[in-house]
Amino acid sequence: MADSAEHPLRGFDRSLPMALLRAREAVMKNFVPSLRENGLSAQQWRVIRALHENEGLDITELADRCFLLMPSLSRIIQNLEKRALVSRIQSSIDNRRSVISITTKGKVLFNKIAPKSVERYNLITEKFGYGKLELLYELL
Amino acid sequence: MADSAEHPLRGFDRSLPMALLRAREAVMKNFVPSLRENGLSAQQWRVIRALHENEGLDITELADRCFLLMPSLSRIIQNLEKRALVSRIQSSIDNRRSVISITTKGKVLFNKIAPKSVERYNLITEKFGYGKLELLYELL
DNA sequence: AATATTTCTGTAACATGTTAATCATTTTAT
DNA sequence: ATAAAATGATTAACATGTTACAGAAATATT
Repeated sequence: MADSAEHPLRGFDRSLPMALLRAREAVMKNFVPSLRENGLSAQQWRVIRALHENEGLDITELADRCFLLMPSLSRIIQNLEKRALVSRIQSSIDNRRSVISITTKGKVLFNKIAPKSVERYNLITEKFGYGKLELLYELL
Repeated sequence: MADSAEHPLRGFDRSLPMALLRAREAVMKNFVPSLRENGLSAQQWRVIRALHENEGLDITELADRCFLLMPSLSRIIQNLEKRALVSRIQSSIDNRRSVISITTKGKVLFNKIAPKSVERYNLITEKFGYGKLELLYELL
């Protein structure tokens, strides 16, 4: 059972990475379109959301919370900054550090999107089954 | 318990999409480096693998099995073609269709990578627990 | 204090994800 | 048979993933 011969490369459909990819795909399909209507990608939304929860984060912190790599985040922030959804301030204590905050315009957008997002999320939770969801979290 | 007020936007860490993303990340970390050593990305490997299992697939079929979107796959095939790992033949029945096959060089590379891949996969399966794995597949 | 090391951030270069548009080739409808 | 609709594949354009590298500023070493 532990020998390789039994699984000579498990079929795609049953491979763990594939399963996770598909699962994520399926979940995302519920969110992306409505975000898109508001001109945001899923990643941009994560950033907005993180900044709404916690104003004034440096970029490293933000990358951590949003699970984004620095280069991606760097570009995302530049994008959001151009659209005046977030603003950056050079830290006076540490000149390397940039502190990012959400702007009023950003908050307005957040408040426009958040309710629908919650609603959809609850729908999924319900459909998926709350128990299974908790189970999944535990597994991961 | 089912009302939105209880989950005013569930923290990042406990959001389903995030959990799946992290899970996939964690799993991938075990495969990507060894693939990279052989000059392949995870996606390119999927294509090679699919073609090894089943020679002669048209691009739509291939996209389906590898869970890749057509534009991505189109570029990937061009890349692999340049490296002579796969070859394409115009279908004589339907001139729109291209049939892709793995080359001898591609098979050699596959055979070089596959054993290690199986090994790693079994390690993960073991670590994760076979039962949990099966459970996960069912959930998804 | 001067140097070496680490830390925070950014850029470069390439591959992929994603939606929309395009083009050629069937297939269907009339 | 011809026009209209559907299909297979590609390209365009932009955002993101990913590794490697570079620069500036802080920290640690000596």
